[in-house]
Amino acid sequence: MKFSESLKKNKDFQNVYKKGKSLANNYLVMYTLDNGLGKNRLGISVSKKVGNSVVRHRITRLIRESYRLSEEHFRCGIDIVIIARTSAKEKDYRKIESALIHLGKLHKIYI
RNA sequence: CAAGUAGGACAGACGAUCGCGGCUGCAUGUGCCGAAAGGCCGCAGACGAGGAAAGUCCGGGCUUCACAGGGCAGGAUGCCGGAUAACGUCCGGUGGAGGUGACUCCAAGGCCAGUGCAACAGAAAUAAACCGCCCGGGCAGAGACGAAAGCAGUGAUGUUUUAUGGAUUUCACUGUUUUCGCCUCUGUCCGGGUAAGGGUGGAAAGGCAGUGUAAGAGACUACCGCCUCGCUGGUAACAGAGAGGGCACAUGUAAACCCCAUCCGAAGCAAGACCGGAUAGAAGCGAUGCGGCGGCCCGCCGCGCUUCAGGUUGGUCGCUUGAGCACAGCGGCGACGCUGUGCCUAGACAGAUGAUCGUCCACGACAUAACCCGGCUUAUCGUCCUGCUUGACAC
RNA sequence: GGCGCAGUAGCCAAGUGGUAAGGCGUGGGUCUGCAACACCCUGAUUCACGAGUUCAAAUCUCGUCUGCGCCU
Repeated sequence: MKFSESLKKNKDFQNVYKKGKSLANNYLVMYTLDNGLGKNRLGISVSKKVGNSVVRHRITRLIRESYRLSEEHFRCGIDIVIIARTSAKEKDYRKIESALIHLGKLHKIYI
């Protein structure tokens, strides 16, 4: 991804959970927090309750792909954590993409 | 053709665009960082999850702990032979069970080494006379027979009386009562014999038939089962025929303790090795002590250990060339082994396979490597191939 | 990734192979003018699920599912 990195450390995740804002829709939950860096950091979390390894990997890939393809629409300098809910199981790319853009607009970071 | 049975192969395909992972190359990529080695970014190229990658149920390699020690304890396996690095796996046999058959299934050593347990029911549960059957005796009752006595009737006779009537003597017969003896039956009690039968139970003292007997019983006999002995075949499990014991210590349970045989040191890549960096010490306990080896003892090695507070959460290796894969030949019934030739086929470290479009079809199941292999078990949409069995039809 | 533990009524749970204890709660009754308290009665046929051993399994053995803990 051109303008973004992935969020890796557990400490960073906990920081976003404690200090960031959260909004949700049917399929996803999104936390956001300004990080003061010049680029975005994206973290994706899929619980074991959602499904087995195949299901969790597929949801992760769909979220990452839809973020990648609409990356230039997002504002810079934000830590974003996206959590998949159980209802996101077995959904196709279109629905995940529209859910992500919907949440971006709610957070007023999608331009 | 249908039904079945055993084994094997595949796991949507092709194209276009964008994207991800490590690898290789870039003498000319006028890019960035660095003293350099090199790294980042960029470009190009080929490669990039499974038959179960799963569950973590076994086995092995590898690493550390005394380069691995001894004993006890503990654990695992359990018909026989073989394969293998090893196995609880596989192959070939034996025995048993199921199926018309192809074929499938079986934790399949030992309760005559010892100990434990067996609820309820039942007379009795690992050892038995409760009922029953039979024999002997006592008591009671009933019946038949015999003897004696009494009573009644009939007949004959004697006495008395006028009288054939009445009374009475003796004898015979009939009926009846009592007593005694003996036999049979019934009931009860006592002593003994007997395991053939008994609504129980998972299991009741080898089974079944006959002889036999007071009644019965392996008491005896035939067949079957069991045990012992040797013989023949087989490496063996075992099979076959035979002789003897005459059934005794003989129920079931060892996925009850246990016995026998064989095997097992422990922990696990978050193992472990190396490099670099950061920090702050304080208190307590010890050489008949503490730690390293784990449950215990011995032995060996080392000299510190525990608690609180503080610091780090980096990098490299281990990491993929391996009991590897493909093909051919040879040996073996087979599992498998040997030889030759060729090939290199993911290696991440928050963790890579996705998205969109088009075409086609059977319309796509279960499911994502994380040190690596050999198995087992479990999940699974379907497609194809081969061997064999049974049935129907045709020639 | 590796190692280990557990699953019994709505909840907490005991349970040596032989009829599955107990407490809380629920429901019904007694008491009360009505309640509370107290007292009495009350339920497992799927012992997480599926096979096996056994005469007999919550218990023993094997497999599956679910939940939890520990190790950098």
